[in-house]
Amino acid sequence: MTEPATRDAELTRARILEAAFERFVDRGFAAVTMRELAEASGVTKSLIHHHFGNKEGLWDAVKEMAFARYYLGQKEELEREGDADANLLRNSVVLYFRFLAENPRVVRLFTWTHLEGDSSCTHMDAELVGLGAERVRQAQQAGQLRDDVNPTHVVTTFINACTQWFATCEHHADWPGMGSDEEYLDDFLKIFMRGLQPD
Amino acid sequence: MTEPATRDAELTRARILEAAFERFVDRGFAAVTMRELAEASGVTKSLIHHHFGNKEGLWDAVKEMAFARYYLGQKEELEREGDADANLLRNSVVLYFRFLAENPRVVRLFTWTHLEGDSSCTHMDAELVGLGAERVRQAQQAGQLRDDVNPTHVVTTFINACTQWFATCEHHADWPGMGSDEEYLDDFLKIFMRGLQPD
DNA sequence: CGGCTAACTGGCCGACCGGTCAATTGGGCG
DNA sequence: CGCCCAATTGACCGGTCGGCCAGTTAGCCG
Repeated sequence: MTEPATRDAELTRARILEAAFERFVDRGFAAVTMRELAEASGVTKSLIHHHFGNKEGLWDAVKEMAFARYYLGQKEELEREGDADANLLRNSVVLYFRFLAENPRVVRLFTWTHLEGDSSCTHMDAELVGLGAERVRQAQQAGQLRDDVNPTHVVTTFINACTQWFATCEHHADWPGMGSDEEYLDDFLKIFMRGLQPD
Repeated sequence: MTEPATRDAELTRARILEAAFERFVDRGFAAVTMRELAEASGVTKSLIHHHFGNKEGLWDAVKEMAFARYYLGQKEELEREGDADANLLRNSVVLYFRFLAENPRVVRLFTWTHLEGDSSCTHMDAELVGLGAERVRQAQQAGQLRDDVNPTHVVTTFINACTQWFATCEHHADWPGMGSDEEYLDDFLKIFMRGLQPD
C-alpha cells in the first residue's frame, strides 16, 4: 500500500480494519498474526495496539464494521419494497442470493462468528429476520401465501438455503449434475414458491 | 482420563484422535495446541508426533476418521430404502435432519473444513449427493415428483436448509417467532414437499 | 511561535509454539 | 530367558507469538 502523506488517524484505522477484515475472514482469527496485519496495512504492530487495544479488540472492530455495512444494506432493501405479496418474497430471495454472490466474505464472516459462538450479531440478525417474517405474515393474511407455516421459518428456510450454498460453493462447484449459481437459484425458487402457494 | 494398564498403540491413537476431534471441532485447528492435546489424552506431546507426524497429520487423521463414520452411516441409510417415491425423499430429509441433530460436531467439522478450503471430503460428499439425486431422478420418472428441477439441486436444497439450521442453531435459538428443531423441520417439509409435487 | 496531545516507532520481553532427539521402557516372539 | 523393536518419555531447541514501554514526531490550538 502507498503511505499516507500525512497523519490521519481515521484513515489509518480504516486501512488496518480492511487488511484485518480480509485476513481474519480468509483464514480465521487464530491463524492471523499481528505482525502480518501490521505489514499488510503499512503500519507498526504497536500502532494497531494503540488504536484497537489488543487482537480481540481489532477482531471485534472488524466484525462491527462489516456487520454494520451488511445490516444497513439489508435494511434498506427490506424497506424499499411495496405490497407484501408472493412476488415480494420471491424478490427478497433473489436480492439476498445476489448479495451473497457479490459479497462472499460476508458469508465467511458469519460462519466464523457462529463457529466461535459469538452472539454479537444475534440482535441485528433477529431484527432483519423479524422484518422479513412480518412481510410474510402480511402476505399470508392477504391470502398470497399459505398460512399454515411459521413466517419466521419461511424466512429462515430461504436464508439457510442461500447461505449454505455459498458457504460450500467451492466445494461442489464442479460436481457432476450441479448447476451454476443462477440455475440453483432458479430451481430453489421453483420449489420454494410453489411450496408456499395457498391451497 | 484413566491411564492404559498396558501399552496399546491402537487404543492410544484412538484416545488422541478423540481428544483432538473434540477440540479441533470446537475451537478450530489453529487455536488448539499440541500441549493441550497431549494433556487431554494423557500422553506426551512427543507421542502424538510419533503416531501422527505433525499437527497437520493429526488434523487430517481426525477428519478422515470422522468423515468415514459419517460416510458409512449415510450410505447405509441411503441403501436401506425401497422404492423411490415422494415419501422416500421426505424420509431422507427427516433422517438427515435427525442425524445432524444428534451429531452437532459433524456440522462443525464440515464447516471448518469448508472454511479452510480443504477438498478432501469433496468426493465422498459428491458420491452421497449423487446417490440421493439418482433416487430423485427415479421418482421424477415415476411421476412422483415434478421433473422440471435438477435432481442434484433438490438434494442440495434440503441439505443446505438442514445443515445451515444446525450451523446457526445457537444463534437463533431464542429469537422471537423461531420454533424448535422439530417445528422448523415440519414447516420446511411442508414447503419442500409441496414444492416438489408434480403438476 | 511554542507547547501539548495524539499518532506513531523500534526494540524488547516473557510465554508459548511446533518439533526434535537421545534415552528408557515394556511386550511379544524366537 | 533374552533380544528387539515399537511405544513412550522428558528435556530441549529455535522461532514466533501478543503485548508493552520509552521515546520520537507531527499537527493543532492558543
